[in-house]
Amino acid sequence: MSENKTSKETAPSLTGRAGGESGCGLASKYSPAEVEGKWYQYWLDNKLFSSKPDGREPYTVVIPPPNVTGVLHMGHVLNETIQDILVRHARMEGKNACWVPGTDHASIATEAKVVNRLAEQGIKKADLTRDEFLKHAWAWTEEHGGIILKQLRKLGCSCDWDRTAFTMDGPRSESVIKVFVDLYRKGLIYRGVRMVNWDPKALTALSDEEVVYKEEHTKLYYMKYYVVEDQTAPLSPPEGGTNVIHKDARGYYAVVATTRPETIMGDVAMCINPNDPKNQWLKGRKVIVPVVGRVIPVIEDEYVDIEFGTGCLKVTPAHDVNDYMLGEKYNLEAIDIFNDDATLSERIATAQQAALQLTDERLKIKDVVIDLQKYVGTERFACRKQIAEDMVAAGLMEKIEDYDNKIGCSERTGVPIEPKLSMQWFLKMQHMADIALPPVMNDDIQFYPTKYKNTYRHWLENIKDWCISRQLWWGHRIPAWYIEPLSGPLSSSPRGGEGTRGGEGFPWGKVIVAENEEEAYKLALETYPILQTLPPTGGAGEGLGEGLGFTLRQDEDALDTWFSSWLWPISLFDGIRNPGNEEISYYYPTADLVTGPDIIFFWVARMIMAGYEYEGKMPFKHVYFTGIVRDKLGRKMSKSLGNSPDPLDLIERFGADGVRMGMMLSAPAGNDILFDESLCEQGRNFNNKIWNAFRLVKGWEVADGEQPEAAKIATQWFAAKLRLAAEELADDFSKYRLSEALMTVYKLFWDDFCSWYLEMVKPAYVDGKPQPVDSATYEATLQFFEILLKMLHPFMPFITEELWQALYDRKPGESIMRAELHLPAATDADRQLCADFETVKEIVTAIRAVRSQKNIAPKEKLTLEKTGEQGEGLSAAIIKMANLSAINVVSEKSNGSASFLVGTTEYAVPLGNLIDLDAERKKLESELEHLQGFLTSIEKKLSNERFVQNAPAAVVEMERKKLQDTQSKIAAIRENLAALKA
RNA sequence: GGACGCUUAGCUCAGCUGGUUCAGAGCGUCUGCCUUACAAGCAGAGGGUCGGCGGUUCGAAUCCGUCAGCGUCCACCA
Repeated sequence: MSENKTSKETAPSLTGRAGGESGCGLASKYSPAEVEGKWYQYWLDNKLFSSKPDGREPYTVVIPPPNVTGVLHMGHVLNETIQDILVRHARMEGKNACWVPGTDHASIATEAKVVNRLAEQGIKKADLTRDEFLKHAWAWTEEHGGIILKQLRKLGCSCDWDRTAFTMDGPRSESVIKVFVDLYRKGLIYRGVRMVNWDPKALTALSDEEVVYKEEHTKLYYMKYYVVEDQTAPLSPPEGGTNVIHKDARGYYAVVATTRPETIMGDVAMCINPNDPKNQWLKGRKVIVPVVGRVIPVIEDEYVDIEFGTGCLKVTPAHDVNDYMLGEKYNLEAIDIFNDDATLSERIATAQQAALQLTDERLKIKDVVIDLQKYVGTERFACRKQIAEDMVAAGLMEKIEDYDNKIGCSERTGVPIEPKLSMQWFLKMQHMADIALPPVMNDDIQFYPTKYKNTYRHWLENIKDWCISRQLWWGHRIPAWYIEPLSGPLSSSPRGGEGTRGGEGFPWGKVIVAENEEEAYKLALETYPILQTLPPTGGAGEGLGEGLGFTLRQDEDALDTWFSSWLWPISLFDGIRNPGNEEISYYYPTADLVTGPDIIFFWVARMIMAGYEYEGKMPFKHVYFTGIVRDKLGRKMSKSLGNSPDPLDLIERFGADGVRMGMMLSAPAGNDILFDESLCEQGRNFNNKIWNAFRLVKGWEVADGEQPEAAKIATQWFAAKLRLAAEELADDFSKYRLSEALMTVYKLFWDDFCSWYLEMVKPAYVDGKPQPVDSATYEATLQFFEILLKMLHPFMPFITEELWQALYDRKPGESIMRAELHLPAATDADRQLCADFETVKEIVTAIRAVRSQKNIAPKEKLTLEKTGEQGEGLSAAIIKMANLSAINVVSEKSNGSASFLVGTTEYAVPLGNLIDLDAERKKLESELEHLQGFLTSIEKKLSNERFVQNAPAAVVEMERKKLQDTQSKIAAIRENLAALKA
């Protein structure tokens, strides 16, 4: 805040005084920095953003909660500006606008940041208890949390800050837990061992949506799998035929192509397509996994692509989704070769030992075994390199080719994900898809742009269950408890599933899902009455379970962040914990959701699911998908490219209003934004234009007096123009075409108001002194200005408030924010007047063009001659704007004049000897040529019987009129030419 | 490999269900202006065979087919 100490009672005064310039003592340049902080504080002080349920129509927007530790970037600027425009617009329509702000705990991203920060301090997460770690995480959150919300204020966002929420605050957390329990009891949440996407860096499972595929140049390794020769029936592959047989000094072998040679340690079968002519000879055989030495069967399945590689597929059920399916189908063992961090596990060595014990001397002849112990503990990619080298050295590699591959990577940490078998919690999605698809397809919920309906439908029609558990601490801990004997945990593996060990008949390891531990104990006793027969322990320090003879151990996992986000529109109004309360009944469903298409699955779809599941209604009526903000070369903005400007820096240089406008100038819904600083410059320039128009008007001296004819025309015309523009604006808003809406007001203000209206009403100077303006004109101008400011306000809240406050005397606490904008509907007379005025503009422009061409100073008065019809009512405007001394209606125009046609009327500006006859003739000749061509095309059209017959009468009539007009224009030009030649 | 979208002026984009002189806007460019609101400005001007080809139609930037280029999303090809 600057020098002005603001209070609730009084509005701050106009900034920018004492410029020492002309006008009303205001500086000729607008300085946003002084203005913006002042008004934002005023809005806060007067609680102008706050909303409470009342009798008005609600207009609700919930912010897509940014990461709690995030900082403002250009994507936010786009997104939040759009929301603020919509909210401010709705507020000025008289709706009860409520924009709820908040932040997201972003479990995986935030946890990663905390882990990194701890690492810098030399602390390992593994050395901390859960509680200790959470303390650090909360400290971090409190330190960085909300920075981004502060930054939104700089942008002018009109959020109801009293409602600020956090996905991990009390009400939101309780809602999440309640929903989990509810869905579990409905049978929609289950726990099981599945192949999941494992992030070996974050050490957690991820949902399918959190995996992004990256194109990478890799290698395709062709490895030799020697065929086991049975002593009783030595291998003798058929000669010739279509089989492709490999043999070297060691014997016959099959070739398997893979991008991941290290996974051979988990190979349990080789698979061929039974219809593959190349590999018929392998049917029923066994082969030896190179390096490992394990003997594995050759199985047959049509899943295998005959065309790919050699048609031989190694099957590693523990490390590939498809192999997992094959494993299930053929009942194969899954050997997990990795530790959680994707280093090679001790298991590879033990498995090798076990395998080798089962094999016989024949293997030693093949001489393919390398002791796997050497790979234990190596990182997966190092291991890949090493094993490939070792295989080449041992003659086990047929060849290595370059290969382009798509690799699934963690969206957050960027590391390649590892498919991994793991015990996780899942939400059944079919039911959710069933309730979420129809409302979008039938437009109860509307998407802008509509093309995302396809994307949405495709995802829902191919929905898979949602893995909702994460092996993280930062988040909502899963409210599930495992029943254990008091003596201690029954299983050493936390992911090992429900145990079977323990006392007979006791439900050891069974899971209890409840909202809290106390409930869980109660439920455990109810569900398993046998627990009541346990001898009481009289134990000490067992907490809630004290004396019960068993204990409950809570699941270690946290929930996916999106499992809280999907409740956001409901949980913000406490609709989960307190269904049907006043707030949820009033504010829900929300009106508009503004977000990026990249989270259509993560968030939008799931909010729709939760909305119908818990409120029985859509969570929002419209979804506005923004594009991605790119630089002007079309590249994504990124830290590494350094092409991402700091929004706060931009705001400092161009003002928040300028930045908002710069953003919106190029932001049609759904299209990517090619952002360029020069757009903010344009925004700033526009601010300055508005500022200077204000200086002009406020600088006028007002006196009683007759309203000049030109001013009278101007006020009538501009009043009509405003009504038309308001309709256009409403139409743009209704279609969410905000860039167009902004452009509409931009042109209205700059072109129509400044360049035409103000120039027409501007008082003349006499003897170097400005004349006063008549009060009728002055009042009209102030009113117009106020309407324009209101139209501009959603886009540029600060400057409009500044000027609105200064335009008239305002009461304390008043604000343009709450000023409603209602204009009467435009009439046909308005339309006619505006059309007539377009003719005035054309005439004036033509005269100015003559000046420009002939180098006649604007000050020098000219006369205009008009042939034919009578003068129209708008002459005074033309005289003023073109600086004419008079418009003379003549039957014959003067010699030596520059002529032009507007419509079918001919005008001429007498120039005396300034006229260049030759040039004038040339101009006319070329115009004549053009018109004649045009005429021919019309004549052709009209002489086409089929056109006259088939085209609608109105179209034919239009053509006839065009024909007539063109003919009369041609006649006029011919006359002119003849006169010139004479 | 599927699906969808895009291609119009130097740049970014409007052009809805085919028909008002429909080829537009903003920015940029060029020319002339420090004209007493604004040079962050004023006045004027130039600029496109609407990606290529074919079709439907009296009539196509607009509808259909096809090709090319670009983009996005989805998909288990090792």
